[in-house]
Amino acid sequence: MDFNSIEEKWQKIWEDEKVFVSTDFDKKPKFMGLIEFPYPSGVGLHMGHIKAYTSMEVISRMKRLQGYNVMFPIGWDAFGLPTENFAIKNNIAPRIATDNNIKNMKAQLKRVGFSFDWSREVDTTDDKFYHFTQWIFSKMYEKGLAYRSKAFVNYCPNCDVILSNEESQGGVCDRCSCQVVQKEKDVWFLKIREYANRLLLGLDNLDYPARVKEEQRHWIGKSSGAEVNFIVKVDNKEIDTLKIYTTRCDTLFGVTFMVIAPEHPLIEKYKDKIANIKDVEAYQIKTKQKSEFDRVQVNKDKSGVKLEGITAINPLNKKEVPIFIADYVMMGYGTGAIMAVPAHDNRDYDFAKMYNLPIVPVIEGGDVSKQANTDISDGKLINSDFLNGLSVKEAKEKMIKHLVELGIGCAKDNFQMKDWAFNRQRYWGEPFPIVYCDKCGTVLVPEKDLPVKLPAIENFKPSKNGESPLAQVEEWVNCECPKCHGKAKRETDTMPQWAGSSWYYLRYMDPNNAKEFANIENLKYWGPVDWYNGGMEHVTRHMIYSRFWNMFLYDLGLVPFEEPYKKRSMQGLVLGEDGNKMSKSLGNVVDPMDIIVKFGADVLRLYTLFMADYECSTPWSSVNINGCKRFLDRVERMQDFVDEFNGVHPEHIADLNVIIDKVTNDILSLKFNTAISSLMTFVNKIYQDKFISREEFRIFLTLLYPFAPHIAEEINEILGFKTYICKSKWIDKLQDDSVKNIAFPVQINGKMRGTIEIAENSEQDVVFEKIKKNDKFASYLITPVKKIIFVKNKIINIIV
RNA sequence: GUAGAUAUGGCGAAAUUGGUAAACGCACUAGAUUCAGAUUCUAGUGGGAGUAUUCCCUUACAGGUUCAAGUCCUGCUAUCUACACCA
Repeated sequence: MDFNSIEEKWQKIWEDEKVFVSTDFDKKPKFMGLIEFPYPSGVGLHMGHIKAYTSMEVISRMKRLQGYNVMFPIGWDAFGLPTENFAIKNNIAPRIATDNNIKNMKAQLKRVGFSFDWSREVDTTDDKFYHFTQWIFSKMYEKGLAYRSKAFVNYCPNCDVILSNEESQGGVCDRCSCQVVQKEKDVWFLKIREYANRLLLGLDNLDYPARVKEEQRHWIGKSSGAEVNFIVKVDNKEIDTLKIYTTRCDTLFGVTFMVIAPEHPLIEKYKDKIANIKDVEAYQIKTKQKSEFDRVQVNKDKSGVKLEGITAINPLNKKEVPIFIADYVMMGYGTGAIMAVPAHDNRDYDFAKMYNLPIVPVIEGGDVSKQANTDISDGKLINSDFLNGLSVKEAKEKMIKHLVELGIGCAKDNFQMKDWAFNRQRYWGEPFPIVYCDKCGTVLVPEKDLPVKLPAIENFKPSKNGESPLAQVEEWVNCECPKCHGKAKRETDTMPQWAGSSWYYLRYMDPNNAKEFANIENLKYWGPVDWYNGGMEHVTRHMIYSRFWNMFLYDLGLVPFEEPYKKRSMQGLVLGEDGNKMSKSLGNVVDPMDIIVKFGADVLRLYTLFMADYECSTPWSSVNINGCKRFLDRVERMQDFVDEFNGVHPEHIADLNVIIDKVTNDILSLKFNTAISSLMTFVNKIYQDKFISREEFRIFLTLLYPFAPHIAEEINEILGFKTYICKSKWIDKLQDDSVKNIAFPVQINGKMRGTIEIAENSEQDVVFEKIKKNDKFASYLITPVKKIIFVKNKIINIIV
């Protein structure tokens, strides 16, 4: 069979008949299946796309036949650095490069035969789309959730450009390999931290795999503890306080020194009072030169400088302790200051040993002369005044109460998650709807002037001095202030790649709306997304960002559901044939388009699902794929066995029921491999029997259709059926009144001794009588029977 | 370092969740078809013993619970993934 012409033929029929176009407000139950929309790269589709999309493809095809109004949308996540770099390298405008790539990948996706609803296609770089990305940002700005502030960023002094964490891995610049330093810069932040607790709690009611929830929880990183104000003593006068954060306020009596981050404002404040300010400043400079990467290395040696002239006083026991600065304390977490309890913390312990500071155990157990006792989730308090003898839990509660009474502290939750740095010094991204006016300050571009269009420019290389290329486009930068109509300048940074993808699924629900990002009625009908399949790599950033945007829009009453995705699943990787990740440098990349040329789209789809459990990472095999090719050939030749029988042969009812059951259930639990293997078993059976009726064949083809739709439709037509499978109904289980015999396993003393043929649902007595009469088992039953374990339809175990 | 996951034939993998381990596919062997090869069809295929009905062993390794363990528990080894000075 010529798969090329067949696949082309049916792809055209499906498109002409608009089989995959979903209608708003249809009375049928809705199902929205979402896949992570692709980045249109010059390389085109890779195996990962095929695997990621084929699952939702199979589910969508089945759900349509099951009577659902299925939306399976597709679009392009097209802003971002790779396109910009490609454009710079090949000297082609990013707009044109993007359009070319989209055109190419669209043709490829269609060639695989994916049942996407192309009428809802979105493109994040289309101004009709980013109009509303900007609009949502405006709302965040209005609600105080977007703010601009100074922050330290990775900066390459050689290239004169700001780098993202991804671009500065290992503390080295991606392009020139020189040492990255920290530079203070104006940064736009989104206050995602304000949503941290809701993002955490929301997880409880979502149908995400456990490891996804685990990773998101870890990313949010909630910890419960307390803030405590220590007294700061300068020039022997108690004139200030230092706020610290601790999860272990029960250990307050074990504090022997304090550590603050090198950037802590206390230093600047008492600059003149610090005797060794030169050493301190030298240390600060050293810290700045370290990249974030270096600074968070666990096993590096502890270092720090003692502040001479400033000390802290423990508000509980009034003991005076020294203050250090050290880069193991981060300004960005907690209060940027900690109380050090060296007896029970490894970092503090190392530090105390190095600077010869006292170590006071406050929880019993361990030997602090040798190492820190960190096994302190339980235990009794010691050396701790009014806490002595209490358990850790009791001590924490009592201490917090005490702190509140004295007015020197309170309970406080902290989150690992940082606010979202939201600007990039790049061309190929959404411009901010922000202008700066000398008179009015930061001004939002009014709604009527949106979108702020990204201008076409000549030179889109990042500029020296770390500014976006847009800064060079004077006629765009200089504008009128919307407030005072005086001279103003536009924000020249653009939004990061994660912006458009934070709300694209909402746009699918109403893709052509020019007035608003989506109509609330459409959102009520389609939302939330019923099932979202994607990669593990997007579980933290993309998924959390979009949950955050969705919650924000929900709070404004613009989206009728708080959580965007009801259910999440993930595909395993398709590895190279050598078992490594597919990569250009290893030369182990398999191009799906080559497979289609050789085997056709049906075989490609079938094999990617058959090769292993969907969630496992498995190597590609150019040999094993032949099995799927052979299977489809055998299906085709099964036509030779078609007889004149009208209806379903009674002897095939049970076999058909097995595949109906298997395929229907396995698809919904992502067990495509076993669904396909059951279809193979059925075909093998027909080859044994050498007969099959047309009706049986059609049932089989309907079940095959989600996996290999082209060949299923073709054979269906050849068999003379007038209705396309794509317009047919899914198959329900057949009525089966026959009494079945089963091979019933028999164990003697827990050892398998064979099987016995019995009627299904036979009771213990009947089975045992039959076993006694059977020669094979009789010899084992000479000794008296002690006990019989019988599980209906499962097993019998006779103990003698 | 911390957390999580995984470990089954020559290979990719199944196992109704404690009930016939290795379904299905690949590879391989034999036979048929063919001038021949490819394709296709049929049979076989975890290891060991035996002419054979059959018996013994086998799910990384060592123990345990149970009538029954790939599945549960304890220990141990290896691999993978994510996070990482989290105060």
